[in-house]
Amino acid sequence: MVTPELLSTFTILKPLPHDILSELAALCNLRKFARRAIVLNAGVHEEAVCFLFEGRLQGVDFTIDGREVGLYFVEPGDFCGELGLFDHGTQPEYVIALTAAVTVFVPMDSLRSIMLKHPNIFKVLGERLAARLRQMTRQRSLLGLPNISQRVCCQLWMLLSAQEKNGQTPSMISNPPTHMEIAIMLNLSRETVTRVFQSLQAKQIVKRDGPGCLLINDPETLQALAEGNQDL
Amino acid sequence: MVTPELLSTFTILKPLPHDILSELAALCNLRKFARRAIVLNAGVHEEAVCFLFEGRLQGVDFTIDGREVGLYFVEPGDFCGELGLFDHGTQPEYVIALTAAVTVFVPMDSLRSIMLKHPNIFKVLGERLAARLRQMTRQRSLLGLPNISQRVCCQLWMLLSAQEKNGQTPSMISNPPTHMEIAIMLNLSRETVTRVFQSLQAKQIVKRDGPGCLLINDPETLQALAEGNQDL
DNA sequence: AACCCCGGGTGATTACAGTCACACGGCACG
DNA sequence: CGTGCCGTGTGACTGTAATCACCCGGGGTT
Repeated sequence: MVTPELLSTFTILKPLPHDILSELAALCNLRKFARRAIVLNAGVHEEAVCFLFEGRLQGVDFTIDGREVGLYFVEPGDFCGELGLFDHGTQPEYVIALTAAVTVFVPMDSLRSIMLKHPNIFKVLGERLAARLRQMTRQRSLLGLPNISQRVCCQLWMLLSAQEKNGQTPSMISNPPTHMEIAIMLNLSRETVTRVFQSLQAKQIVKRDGPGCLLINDPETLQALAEGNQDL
Repeated sequence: MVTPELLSTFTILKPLPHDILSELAALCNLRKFARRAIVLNAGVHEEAVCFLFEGRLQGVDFTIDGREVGLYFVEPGDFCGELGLFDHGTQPEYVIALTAAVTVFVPMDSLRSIMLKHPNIFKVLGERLAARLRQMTRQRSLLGLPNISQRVCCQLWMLLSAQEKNGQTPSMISNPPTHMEIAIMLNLSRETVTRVFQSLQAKQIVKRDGPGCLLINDPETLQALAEGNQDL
């Protein structure tokens, strides 16, 4: 069902020798999820790391009173649920499918023993963890912004930078998050996000190009707004 | 100046053989900081990991508009600034001294090569990173709480749990953070935190016992407040 | 076609936390 | 001993984002 070739499409697994990948592939699980389905459960010992092949996932948490909190996105080629590799703990947050998604579940104990035998894999996983921490720190400082439009613009700016890094055409965000998804990442209500977007569109700073694409007409102004050098 | 014995008081370094510790100690730096001094700078390649011997540190970030954001505390025996060990990146956040502090600076490259040679050290450092991520996730979900008193009570509850885990007498928090320090961790203003504390004291739930000690008279009610089962 | 759900758009109202201004006691310091 | 700073306590005012209620259009599904 899962071939070693499939596994080697993931950059982190690529450096592994073919025979190891074959062994691993035999233990893996191809799983598909519908939109809104729960991919990983919080608070349980997930026994597998989830590699994303197609679609988009989001890490979310819930406050005690049931409010949704958005943490991060998972794009194809990336993976999630790897924290237990390091400390044998439970999955700290939920991961849900934002779109229909195809994933490969790799057993955590197999992956752990591989990582202990292959220092370079261990190293890459450590770098990933570090990157996650950096991203959370940046996101946390976003939440400190008292000005709401600045918060939204900052988030847009970060999304834009992320896409540019992936070599996409700049000045647009493909498959942008919905207003609701942005809202829960920024501790805002959906309506507030909509209103900020209305202002941005009225000023020709951004423009919707059908669903699945947000054009950034005026990146300079967006950056100025994000950095607080200008007010909406 | 720094002895191997001093280094071995830190649980993470303890398992290292004595000769390695001696070598390492020769390269280390004992550094003292005054209250409010900057221990680690954000955005730069810090060339050392900071081990805390005495005092208390706090990881803080700043929003674009200069607002302070509280991230975590560092207690004696603990360390900070270790992220660069994994990804050679810059220090993501500032670390400042909340009280006068005594620290040992261990050169990052030495520590890195030790960690690569000693898988158990690598493992412990990985666990630390994972713990940091878990803590940040929990803190993030705190920020999602719309009810302000609940947010403060939750934070108090977490501080209490942390102390209990260290084997302290329960039902009290020694050296509690100032209102201001709590405020920046929870995205609140100092006055708001003060007002919540006033309510808690009026209801005999907590009680100040001089500076440096906060008695928790009624942990059950505090927990109920933290979980939203009761309103202030 | 009918239906429905979802994502987006909008106004009115209101609670509520931020802000500002000030007061007070303790403690460190010269 | 005064001085000044820091942590805390408190009132008045106000801006502003959440909430509620509703509308609209498009893309699935039946």
